[in-house]
Amino acid sequence: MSQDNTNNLKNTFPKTERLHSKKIIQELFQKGSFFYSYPFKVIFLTSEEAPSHQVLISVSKRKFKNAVDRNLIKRRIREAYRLNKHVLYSEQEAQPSLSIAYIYTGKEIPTYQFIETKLSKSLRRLIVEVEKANR
RNA sequence: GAUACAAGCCACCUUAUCGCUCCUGACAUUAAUCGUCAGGAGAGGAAAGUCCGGGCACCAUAGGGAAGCAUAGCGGUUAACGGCCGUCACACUGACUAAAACGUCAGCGUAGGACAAGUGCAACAGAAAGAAUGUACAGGUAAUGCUGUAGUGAAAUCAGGUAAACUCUAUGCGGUGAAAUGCCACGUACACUCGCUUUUGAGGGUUCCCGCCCGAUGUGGGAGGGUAGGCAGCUAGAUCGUGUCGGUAACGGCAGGGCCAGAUAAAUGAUAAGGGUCAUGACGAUUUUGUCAUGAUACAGAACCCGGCUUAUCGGCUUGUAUCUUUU
Repeated sequence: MSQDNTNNLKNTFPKTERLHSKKIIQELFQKGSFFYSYPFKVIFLTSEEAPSHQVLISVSKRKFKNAVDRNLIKRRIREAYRLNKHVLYSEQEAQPSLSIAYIYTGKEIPTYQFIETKLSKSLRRLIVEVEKANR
C-alpha cells in the first residue's frame, strides 16, 4: 500500500479536508479558475482561511437520476483522492491552501481503476495550473 | 418429482488491508477545541413515488354562509384513513344435473347512495328516442297520425336507460410543514431612508361574503449590506420479536425479554482473494448427480416519526390449491 510515502502522511480523509462552507463554495464557483481533464471539470482557488486543502466532489443529477449511482461515483472519486492526495502535499510547503471542486462530467458509471488513473493525472495537472495562476 | 396460481418470508457470504460517521472508556492537551489508542453500533422491503391518513410543532381561534375538494351497500377494525377484515347484492368464470333454465358450491371482480326535482346524453336499427315527422293495411272524420295493427328497438306522447354526465343527498375537511419551531454565536444591527398611522386605527390574517382577530417593540416600499455557523428538535416508539388469551378475520389484551442509523455538499465505502446461488455449454456417467468454462448476482440510499397505497425488483425458501408423472 502507499502508506510509506515521503511526508509519512496518513491516507485519511477527515472532515476538515472536505469543503462544506457555503461561503467558500460560492466564492470558488464565482472566482475560481478551472480546467477540463476528462472525465472531470476541476475548479480551484487559493484561500487563506482554510487550514488545509479542501475538496468538494459533485455528480450531476441530470446525468445520473438515481441517488445510488451518484453516491457510488462520489465514493469512488473520494477514495481515489484519499489515496492520491499526497501528490499535493509533497510539493513545497509555502504553498497556500487550495479549495478544489471536482465535478464529474462523464456519462457512464466508471470503474475504480479508470477513476484512479484519471484522477492522479488531473492532480499533477492541477499543480501545474496553480503555479501558472500564481505567477 | 415437475408445471401453474395464491399467500408469507429472505434480499449473497467470509477474510485481509486502507478509510468514513456516532457512542463509550483510557491517555495527553487546551481558553474552548482537538489528537492518539481500544471497544461497540452503523440503510430498505420498498429507505423510492410523495398518492391518502395520523402524531408532533407553529400561526393572528379556525364562528356562520357560499364555493371547493374528498368519500359513498351494511357492519367491524384503528390514533386515523380513501387502508384492512367480514358480510349482503349484482356481474363473470368453473364444477355438480343428459342438456337448458333455476338452484347449490367455489373462485374472481364491482367509483355498489339518488334519474320519485331540474338540465343534458344515447351507437346500430327505426319515419320518429321530442318539440319534429310519418311507411303499409284496416277503422274513423267536414278535415288532419285522429285510432288500432304491422314493422325497429332494451324502451315509442306512455314512459324507460344513463350520475368514472352536470346535479342532488349524507358525511368529513382551518392553514403551513423539520428550509416547522426554540436558543446561542456572528454581523456598526429591533440599524439607514421615503411614506402611512395612534384606539374615531394605517396596514394585515381567513379562497369569497359576513363576522372575528392582530395591530406602535406598528406597518408598506426603497437602496446598499451582513449572515447563511453551532446546539436543541433528533430518535424508546400507535417500537421490535417471543409466548399466551379473546375474535371467523382485520385486530386487540396480558406476561416476561431486547434497544435497533442519526448523516448535514450529507457517513455505512474502496481494493484484493476465496466461496455460495442461478443460467447456458462441454465432458464423464445415464438413478441421484460430479468436474470444467463462460455469464449473471436485481430494484434501489435513511434526512422529524409512524400506518397504508402505488410503482420497481436477479433470484431463493416455506405453505396451500389444481394438473401431470413416477414408486409402493
